[in-house]
Amino acid sequence: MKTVSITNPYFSICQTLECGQVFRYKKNQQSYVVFSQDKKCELTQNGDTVTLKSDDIDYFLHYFDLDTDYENITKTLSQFDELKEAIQFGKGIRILRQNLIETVISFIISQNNNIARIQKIIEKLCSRCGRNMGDYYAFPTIESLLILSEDDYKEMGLGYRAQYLYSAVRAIKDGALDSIQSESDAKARERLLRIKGIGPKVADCIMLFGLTRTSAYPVDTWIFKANATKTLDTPKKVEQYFTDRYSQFSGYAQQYVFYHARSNKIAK
DNA sequence: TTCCAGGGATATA
DNA sequence: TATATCCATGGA
Repeated sequence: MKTVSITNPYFSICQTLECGQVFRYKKNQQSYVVFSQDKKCELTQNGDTVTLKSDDIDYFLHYFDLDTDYENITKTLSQFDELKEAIQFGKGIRILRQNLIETVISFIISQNNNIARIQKIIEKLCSRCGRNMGDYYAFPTIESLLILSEDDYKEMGLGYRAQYLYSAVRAIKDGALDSIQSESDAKARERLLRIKGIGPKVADCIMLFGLTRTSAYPVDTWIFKANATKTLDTPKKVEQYFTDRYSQFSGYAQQYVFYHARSNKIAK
């Protein structure tokens, strides 16, 4: 077990883990624990200093995107007046570099679902066929998921998403994601959309959180409500307008807006 | 009890 | 291409 401390004003554990991009973490009294694949990391925060404790520190330094300059990102995006308040509110958010398969499976489960229930379903999935790591379970591998039937997924509460996950697991086994990281943004998105159960919004979440394609601007119900106008009256129009506006910074902008919109609503 | 959730597939025109 | 409808479940 190794420990590393990072001092960075653009790193809030709470904001980064609770902004909706990741579902597998636990909040304790003084710390958070986050799980990724078969690894875990315990984090504590004191002012601008975050301390990470893990058996695989290097993995989590990459996971928390610590090589990226968020001062530059927030400065660039603050030129857009409509983002200033959201950036001020969530400037400690970092876009996690999550495992691709874990992201694909998690966001297929997320469709038309609420975050509390998504977390429970993923937890069931891990305890059902993830490797026992002692005090937690690893995220299941594709091989271990191949054992499950569509009814097994339904028993875990997936509802009508059971068939999507069942077929997606098999598509992945058959190579649906092979070498996708080497594809262009457009081509990668197109390949994701070919998988049954992945539509525009889930594809964009996978692009952003699983492939670190920051040109993606996922439009879910929260983002749509926050952005819709008389002319931007469909999710597709909202996405086109803001990806054009924010370009390679779209994904960051989207997270600030999502976290801000959702926090305000829940607090109320 | 009702509304809604980090939507997508399918049928229809 | 665009719109309408259906889909399971449980959190709030």
